[in-house]
Amino acid sequence: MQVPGKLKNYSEEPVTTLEMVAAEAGVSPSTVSRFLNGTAKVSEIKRRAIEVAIKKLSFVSNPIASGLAGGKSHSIGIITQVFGSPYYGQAMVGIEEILIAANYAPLFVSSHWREDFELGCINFLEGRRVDGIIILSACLPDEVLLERSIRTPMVVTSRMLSSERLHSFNFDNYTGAKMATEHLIGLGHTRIAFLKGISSHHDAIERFKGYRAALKAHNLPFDPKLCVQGQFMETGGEAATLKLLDSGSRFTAIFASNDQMAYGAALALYNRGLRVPDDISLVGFDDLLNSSFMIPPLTTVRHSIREIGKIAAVTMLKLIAGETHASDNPAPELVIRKSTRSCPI
Amino acid sequence: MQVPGKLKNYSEEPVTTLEMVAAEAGVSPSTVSRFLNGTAKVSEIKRRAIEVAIKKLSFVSNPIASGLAGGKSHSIGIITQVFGSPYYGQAMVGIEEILIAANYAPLFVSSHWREDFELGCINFLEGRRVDGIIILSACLPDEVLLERSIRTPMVVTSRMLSSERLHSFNFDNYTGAKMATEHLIGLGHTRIAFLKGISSHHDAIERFKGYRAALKAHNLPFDPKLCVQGQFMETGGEAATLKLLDSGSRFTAIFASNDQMAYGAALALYNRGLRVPDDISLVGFDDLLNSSFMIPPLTTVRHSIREIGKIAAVTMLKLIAGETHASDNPAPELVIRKSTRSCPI
DNA sequence: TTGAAAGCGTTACCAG
DNA sequence: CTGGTAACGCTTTCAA
Repeated sequence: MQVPGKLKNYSEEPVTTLEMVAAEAGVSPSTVSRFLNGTAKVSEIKRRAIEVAIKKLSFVSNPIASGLAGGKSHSIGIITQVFGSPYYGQAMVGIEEILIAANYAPLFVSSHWREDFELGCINFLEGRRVDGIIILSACLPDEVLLERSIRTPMVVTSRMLSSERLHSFNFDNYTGAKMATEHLIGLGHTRIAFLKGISSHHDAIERFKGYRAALKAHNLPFDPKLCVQGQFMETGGEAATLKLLDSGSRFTAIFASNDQMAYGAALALYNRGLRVPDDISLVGFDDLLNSSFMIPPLTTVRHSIREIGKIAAVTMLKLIAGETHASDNPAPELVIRKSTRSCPI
Repeated sequence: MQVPGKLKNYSEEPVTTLEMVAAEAGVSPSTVSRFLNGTAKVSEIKRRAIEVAIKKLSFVSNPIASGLAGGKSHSIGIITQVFGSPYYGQAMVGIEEILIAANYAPLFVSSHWREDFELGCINFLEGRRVDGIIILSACLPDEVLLERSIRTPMVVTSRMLSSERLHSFNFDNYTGAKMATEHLIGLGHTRIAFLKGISSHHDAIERFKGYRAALKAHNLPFDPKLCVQGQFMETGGEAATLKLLDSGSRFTAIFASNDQMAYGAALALYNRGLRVPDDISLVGFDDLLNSSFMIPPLTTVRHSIREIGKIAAVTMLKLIAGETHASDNPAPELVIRKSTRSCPI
């Protein structure tokens, strides 16, 4: 196969253009375009001819060209915190599902919980002329988000701000955490340790509030020594638990404010010869895919992060379309498995 | 803020174009373009002027437009099997890292281990005019891959085919599996169950071969009843282990050919009151992030899937650049943790 | 080395 | 409803 120098694509096969379809169908390019986008009514006759031509030439519209001409790329950027994450990974599944179905290309990038990276991601995506940006658990301050959304519409999770060009929503972290804590209280636990998430994180703050509210509602004292920072990561949860154990404080249960920290806690407990749930009850938050395979299976709060992803994508599509229907936040649900039992003492 | 009808972008702020930069710098657009792409030498004087103009106007080249004009999108598509996966997720991390640094946009899509979806993904990406496609553990038959790569260059993992337009590579599954099995044999185990992965999967086949080779090398009999299908998933591993347990076959160790199945096996064992490693030793494959947090921490074969992702991306970039340097396959390594011990009987 | 001009494949505006 | 004609912002001959 010889490759003529002129060809941009390696393959010889000429790419069918809209113009060729128009010629084949005996109409103008404008009409084909209108038919493709439903921009205006096209007579039955021509519509037929166009359809036939498209099929015959197996034409596929070039999004690059239409992006240039139409001023939009039909792609939307998604800023996630980490790619490997079991948490954000699920959100991505939901987002992809919706976007692909709507024929939008998802542009996933990650910002590693760093404000500067997040800004870099926004710049990268804007450079790519995405039609909108979805940010999962944004780090950037509200003002920056609001300001940037003027250029490119945004959907942000784990926040509660909103404007003409920025929608945000969240599930109820507070209630979820309260439910988890109350489950433990209901089992007779009174000294419940709490593993905190990233302190600047909206979700982390709400979960902490829910924990304290449950304590208060049941007239249980709040002991700051029982609350340790775990950074929402497995290693953090492990270190926090070790710290707790070494502090000498008494407790019969641990509420890790996300499942990943619960995994770490379980390992720390295991390494110290403590059994879950016999010695210590353990509750997580998120219900990651792995949690039902933890040993013992983890009691946790489910809120379908995948659903969150779908809602975010749908909201983005609506925002682009100019609709402003606010979306409902999914409700959290307690999933009781084997990591909790009645207080042994 | 009033929005004039003409504006494509919501924001008022005019987007700087290459033409404006040219005007500002007092040179022609062609020169600016050449400077930007290094297509031709530009005199020191003009180069300076252009740099200043770019800075002043904070110009960012429009990839959509250059894509149209240049015939390439500066984006590359990545087909992964599942988004939420702890395995492919790591590969994505590696790919993103390389691509973003090279200023290429990664277009991640997932095909759920289905040939038809994989074909759909390729079509979607081709429609987007990506400059190349990376497929992680492709499902499609070799011929199809080879044929499609004529249009768009490809890098495929878990395969061993190659052509002018298609590079593929893999780590050594066979050796990794052999190492894992021999570790068990070294501990005195003679009846080692094997959890098989997706049977059509190249990696799965190689791992199975490695297992059998180790057995043979140590004069141990191969018992087909000890080999059960687990589909590379947690649930599959659980079901397979249950089946094994119910079959009445005797075994003192399980080699799950990926970590996810090992998680399922651990759960099945736990639910049947069997302890790891006291009653049954367990070995996995992949060394997922979670494996060091499994209880007990899982002995497994590490091969850095993230590294695989980086290699795939680098290879793709080279392929596009016209270079043909084949990349090295990373070597597998046995990570011994707490899920294995000497044979109790 | 540089500029002018002709696209790249669509969409959008404007008459008809 | 439809066709013609400009863009869209950049790259790439082709001359100079």
